[in-house]
Amino acid sequence: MQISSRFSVAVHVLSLLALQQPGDELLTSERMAGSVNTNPVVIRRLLGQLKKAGLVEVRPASGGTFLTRLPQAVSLLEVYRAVEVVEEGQLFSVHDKPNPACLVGRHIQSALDTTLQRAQTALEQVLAGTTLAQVTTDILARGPETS
Amino acid sequence: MQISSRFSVAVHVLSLLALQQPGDELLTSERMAGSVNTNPVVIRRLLGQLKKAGLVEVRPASGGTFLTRLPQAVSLLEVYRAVEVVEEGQLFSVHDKPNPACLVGRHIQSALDTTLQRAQTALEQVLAGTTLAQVTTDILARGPETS
DNA sequence: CCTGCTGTAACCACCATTGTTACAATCAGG
DNA sequence: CCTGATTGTAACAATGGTGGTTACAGCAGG
Repeated sequence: MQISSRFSVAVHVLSLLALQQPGDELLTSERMAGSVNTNPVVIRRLLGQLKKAGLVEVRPASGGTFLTRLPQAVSLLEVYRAVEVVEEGQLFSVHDKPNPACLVGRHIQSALDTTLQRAQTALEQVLAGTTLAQVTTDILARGPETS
Repeated sequence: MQISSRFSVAVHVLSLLALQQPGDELLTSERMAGSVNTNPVVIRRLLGQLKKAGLVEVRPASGGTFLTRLPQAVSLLEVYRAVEVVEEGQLFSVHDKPNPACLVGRHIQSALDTTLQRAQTALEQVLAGTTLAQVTTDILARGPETS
């Protein structure tokens, strides 16, 4: 099964925040929802998670939303963790009650664990090595033309 | 969301097949289900996928099931692909209709694509580098004792 | 005080997953 | 050639996460 699009939506939203300029109109959940093409409540739920992770500051009422850090100091791994696409170390699910009376059943979990953990870590290291700034730079580089 | 346990069950089943000896009783779907602790139909469905991928030979009726290759020639990536936990290149799902009228909406997909692809590939390379033989060796090394 | 926004609960439809029953098709061995 | 065990598969249910939607209370700036 696929990893939830919450992650890509989160990066989208954070990119909007990273690119907002002082003079611009405030980025409301409705405006962000318009860019993502979803419902404002979905955005607000997401912002709640990003806020809890300390990545954004949301000022209630008509105060706007802002990054708490420079985009180059935000790794995609932090975003990935913030939106809880998967709990730490649980990307793969392993059948939980193999038969202990069987040699394979007794050890399959521990035999798989190391490899699955390494696979998951490999994925996360790529995310850890990419920053929000790289994403926004890429977006700007692609310019105003429609892709 | 987590990657389906079909994958870990598949490795479990293949380990059973890899460790079966000529003199042993035949490994029926019911016997395998007993070791995995699930329903025989779940095992048969899985064997269907592994068969389609050419990893096992299933002889109908009371014929038994066998690996088509030596365990050291089966990588976990092949198993992962065989059970279709995710379609090729689709581990991450990306929201599909961002607003093209917005700079970020217009380019977020392509800006994310490279990184997500690299992350996914990193995970798959770890699986590609692990063989079924390594898993069974590990199981045997852990010995008859209960973990 | 008003207005517009956020925070959150509640509910929905949808979909993949896993388990289960049922049964036809198949073959090995007697 | 029969029988009995086993596979292949369809059909269905229960579960759980996801994403969308409505509704509304709470908050703050003008």
